[in-house]
Amino acid sequence: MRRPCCDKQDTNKGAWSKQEDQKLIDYIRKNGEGCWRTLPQAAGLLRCGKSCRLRWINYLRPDLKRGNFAEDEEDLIIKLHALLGNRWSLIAGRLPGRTDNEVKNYWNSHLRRKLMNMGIDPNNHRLSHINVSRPQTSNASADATSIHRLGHINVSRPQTSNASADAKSSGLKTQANHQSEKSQVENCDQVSDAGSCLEDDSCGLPDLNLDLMITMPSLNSLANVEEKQKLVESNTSSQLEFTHSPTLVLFR
DNA sequence: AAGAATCTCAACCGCCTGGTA
DNA sequence: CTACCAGGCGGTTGAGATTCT
Repeated sequence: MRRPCCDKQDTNKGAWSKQEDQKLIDYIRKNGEGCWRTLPQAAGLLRCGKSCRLRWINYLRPDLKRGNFAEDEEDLIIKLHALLGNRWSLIAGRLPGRTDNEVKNYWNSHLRRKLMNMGIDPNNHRLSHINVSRPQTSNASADATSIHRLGHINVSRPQTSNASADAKSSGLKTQANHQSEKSQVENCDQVSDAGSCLEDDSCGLPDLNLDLMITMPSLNSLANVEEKQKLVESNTSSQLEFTHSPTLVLFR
């Protein structure tokens, strides 16, 4: 039997007061992070240790950026989500000053809808069958320009992350998976430089150290791409296209 | 102006992992 | 090997804010 992380009868819940925030800040400034279980008592807080940790990480940490997400941050989240799935901590790790909670919330409240408006299934980043041909609202057209900046992405996604949403419930998710995926992202330094594969303006993220794994399209799909590109060029407007597999291809 | 509907996001919950006794 | 602890993660909730009717 697991003990609860704290005695819930003696802890406050809900929104943090300014006094509580200040106590937590003062304590961590003096003693540093860590030992969250004993921190509340030591800091004079009637809070669960987990609650303190979350409050610090998601809100009080001095290096947090906060505020609206920039367009390049949005793009990066979308790219990383295509690569990693709902691995918010990994995604947030590539966004300096952003937390997993913040990224997750932003995804759920903005980016998911944005992709859906563009006819893209936010779960697998493929064109959905509904809404494919006509993003109608003015938002959608603005969205279309922003997805332009995504460039031509061919994301090689780790196999486990395909079922990332299910992995947890099915008990398949392991720390090893996390680690291997993390290292996969990190190892992309050697595999390829995503920036070099993407369009110019999406490369303007000097501090983000974006090193996604981008694979080149197969010859088959490349031939397909060229065909389609001709088709698109003859048709003027921009068009998104997805090849089979989690591959996003963008034409202008 | 007011109530309803929708959106946002801080916070909580339960589960998992690695470390350790 | 087992049990426990601490820390971390992703999913979900719900209060407050905002927009719509």
